[in-house]
Amino acid sequence: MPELPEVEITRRGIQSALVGHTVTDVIVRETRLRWPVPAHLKRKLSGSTFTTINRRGKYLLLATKAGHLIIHLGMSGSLRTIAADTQPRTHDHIDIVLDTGICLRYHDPRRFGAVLWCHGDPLKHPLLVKLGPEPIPNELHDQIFDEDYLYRKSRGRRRAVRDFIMDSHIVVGVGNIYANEALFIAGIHPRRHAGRISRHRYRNLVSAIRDTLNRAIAAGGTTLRDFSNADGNPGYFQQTLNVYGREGEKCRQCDNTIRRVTSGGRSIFYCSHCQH
DNA sequence: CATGATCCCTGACTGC
DNA sequence: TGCAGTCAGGGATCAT
Repeated sequence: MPELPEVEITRRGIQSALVGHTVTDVIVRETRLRWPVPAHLKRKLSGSTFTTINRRGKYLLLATKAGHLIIHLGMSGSLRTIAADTQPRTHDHIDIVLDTGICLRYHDPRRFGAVLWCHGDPLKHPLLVKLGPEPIPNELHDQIFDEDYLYRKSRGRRRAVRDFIMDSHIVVGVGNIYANEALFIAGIHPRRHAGRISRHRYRNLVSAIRDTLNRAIAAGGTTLRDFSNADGNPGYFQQTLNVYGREGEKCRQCDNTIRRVTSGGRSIFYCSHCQH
């Protein structure tokens, strides 16, 4: 399930196949994604040349002079660059064919993702304009994400800190896997009220979030069910997960057993000895 | 405004 | 082997 590391790996993986190349065809086999795929996508994109491939949160922004293609992978989406004449498989919903004979192929079994077209500044798009700061350096956005920011934003909030750091208006890109992992590293109980955490502990949390995301990127991402990179290969970060998906297993730092509870329909994994 | 519930969808898994 | 039921999960949107 793509979180920021998986999206960043995808961005890096598709970049060289796209930049400087021109779209010769757009094939849409399924329009029913999170929002309908724009009917005019082929008309808008054909003949355009990709200039830059950026990321804002979990949104990929594929720039052309005519406008931006905004892609979100939802939770089962993936992009790969392959020969355009490769037989499409089930759930291969969209092909963006390039003058090189390579196509960018969008695959998404659960169809929670989105492929949109944006005319103006994509950062002003309704889906992107209210997003919080980037936890790791990003070309498009340099609002500071540090302990002072989290401390300030959290005062008076009674939300569980797990939900707080998963809120894209607070900080982008931290999904359930990495939220749980970062809270373990920081030694913070996932259900602690965000407003009852000290500045000092937010300092630890900020570095835990950064460290977790960076290590996941270095490992090629986390593949639990269906993530694969632009070449169709899985990531390996799941092998180093401390708590996520480890209910009933032994904590890697003490003799305790990892617990799982549910909150807001989403699992929380933690060690009650290491996290408070 | 802050927060929690709901909904979209399918593959994987469980139990019979 | 097959079938029905359950669950996960990003995140916008709705309800409170």
